[in-house]
Amino acid sequence: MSKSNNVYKDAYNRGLRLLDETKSLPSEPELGALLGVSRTTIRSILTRMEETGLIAWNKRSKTVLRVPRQDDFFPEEETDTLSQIIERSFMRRLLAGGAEPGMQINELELAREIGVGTTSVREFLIRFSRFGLIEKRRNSHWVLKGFTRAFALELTEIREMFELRSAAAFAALPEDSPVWADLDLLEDEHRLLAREIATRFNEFSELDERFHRLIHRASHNRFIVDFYDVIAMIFHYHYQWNKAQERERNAVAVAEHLAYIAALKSRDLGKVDVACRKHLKSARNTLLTSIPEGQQPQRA
Amino acid sequence: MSKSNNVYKDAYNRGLRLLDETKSLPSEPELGALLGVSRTTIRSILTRMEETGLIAWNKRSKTVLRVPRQDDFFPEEETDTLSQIIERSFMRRLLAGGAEPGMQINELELAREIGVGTTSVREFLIRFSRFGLIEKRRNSHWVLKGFTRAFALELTEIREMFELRSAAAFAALPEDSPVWADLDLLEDEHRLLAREIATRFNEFSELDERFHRLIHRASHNRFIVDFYDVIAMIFHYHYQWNKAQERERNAVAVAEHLAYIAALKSRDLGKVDVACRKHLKSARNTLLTSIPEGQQPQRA
DNA sequence: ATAATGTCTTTTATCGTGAAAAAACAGTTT
DNA sequence: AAACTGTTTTTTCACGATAAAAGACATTAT
Repeated sequence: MSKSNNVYKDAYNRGLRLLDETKSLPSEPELGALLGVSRTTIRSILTRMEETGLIAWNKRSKTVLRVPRQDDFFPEEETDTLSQIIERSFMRRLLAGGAEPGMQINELELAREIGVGTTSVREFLIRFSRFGLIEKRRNSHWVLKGFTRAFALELTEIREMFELRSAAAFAALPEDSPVWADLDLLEDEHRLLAREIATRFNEFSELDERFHRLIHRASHNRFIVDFYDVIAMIFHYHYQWNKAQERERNAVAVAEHLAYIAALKSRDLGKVDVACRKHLKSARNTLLTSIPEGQQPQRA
Repeated sequence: MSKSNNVYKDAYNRGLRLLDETKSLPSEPELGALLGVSRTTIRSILTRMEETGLIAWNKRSKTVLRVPRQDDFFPEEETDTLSQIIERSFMRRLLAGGAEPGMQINELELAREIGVGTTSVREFLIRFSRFGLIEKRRNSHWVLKGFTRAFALELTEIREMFELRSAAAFAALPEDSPVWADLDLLEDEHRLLAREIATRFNEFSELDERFHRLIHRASHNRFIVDFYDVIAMIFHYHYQWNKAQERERNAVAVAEHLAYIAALKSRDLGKVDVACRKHLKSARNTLLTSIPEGQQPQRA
């Protein structure tokens, strides 16, 4: 089993959804652009769609014969990337207790446990190392630094530095910059979510990420933009395990975002600074309260 | 050829230098700690030292029989890590012209050219990607972003942010912190170098790195500390290809460092800020002038 | 009893290999 | 001739295998 065909399966599933909407499919290159895969994969997809009687395919004509059923889809779990699978397993282990800082990480054991090759695990760990949670001992094992209070503080320190700067850059952007339209759209989505927060509160995390990424992008600095990956990753898992008062927390955050957006639109750097600081402070507190260990406030 | 024994060879070479100083070697675990390798490697080293008549080895007694000659050493190039080899090749290509931004990077071609497996190249590229010079297209090739003016500006922007903060943290460190002793030692080294700058100017880059790392460490923030790897990497190669006015530049930098050190010792945050800013500004200018393309000053 | 050495086991680093996916090339259709 | 389809080549991704290096265990010396 040298390489799974998850790219194909995932694109196939997404391709099925196109069948609902049209009577015939566009050209192969166009489909490729639409689904973000190569023509090779598109042709495999079309081949199968023909085999299962979903379409009639002859050169340029690709006529839809029937609407896809539930069992036409590949199972969700078969569409994941290997690195997603490894990341999930790894994070589960890391968060499911027993992961003390200082503990060593064994590539071989991880690979066996997840049922993948060691190369994939190695590559995952290398990629993952930039999040600052693990560290490599030269010619030897990885060491878990752990999701500690210190980690959260270091992370938020940088986040605040970067976001304050990005927000200031954002507010200074010229009137005709397209970001203002993006911001308006996000504002609308926030208002909508605020109105239905009681039921849709769990949709906040996705909106949160899009909003902050928009702001960070205004820095025009790849290191700042890339750093948001670290934050996004942490918050992604954080949202999954800390469900306490999720609704209230998110309601507050939405309100803070709206104030933050208003400040940005005012172009008043002072107001932006205040609104940004306020939101970041509560985000930090949320994160800090969700970290188990309640000891050591030692920081030089 | 599944794995080169460069760890052994490098440790062996370093081990030879110990023979100059003593009449008999310490215990195996002690040697391991000294050379930073496992006992397994130590034993291979001792075995060879015995074979080549350098020592007489019997259990605990390891008597030095003769002083090592030049041809006892393994050739330097055999002591490099694979990733060092790959990095050097890669950087040579990158800097030796013809590396336009947007150009795509081919793992297989790189691997063939360097004469290593693709896995090693892949791992190198993943590790290297955090420097912000290359970027991965999902399921496809890497793209060279290039060592451009924009890159240098983005890099220095973060550097300045981080170092100003670290320097302030440094100055605020308590009297009894061990860093003050480290700083004193570095100051001495700077004075010594300043006196002999005419001949030893090329020793500056190493001192520069140690000095800045000491300061960054005061931030107690892993992201700040780790970011210095990016700076160090860039400056490392920068020093190699831009030799114009190297002596003058380094003389100026040493003087700036001394002023910076004096400011830190004064604990006066205002002075620290001024000295730090001044030095970072000239470092930035040095870097910028060494970037080929003299066009596009467009930055939003 | 502690710390070394001798021996055996496990893990890491690296390669070659093969299937999935992308990309390039060649031939067709409108 | 521009854009498509058919076909072939190349590259990426992931695995298992193997030597180097680390680490663990057993034995011996001080």
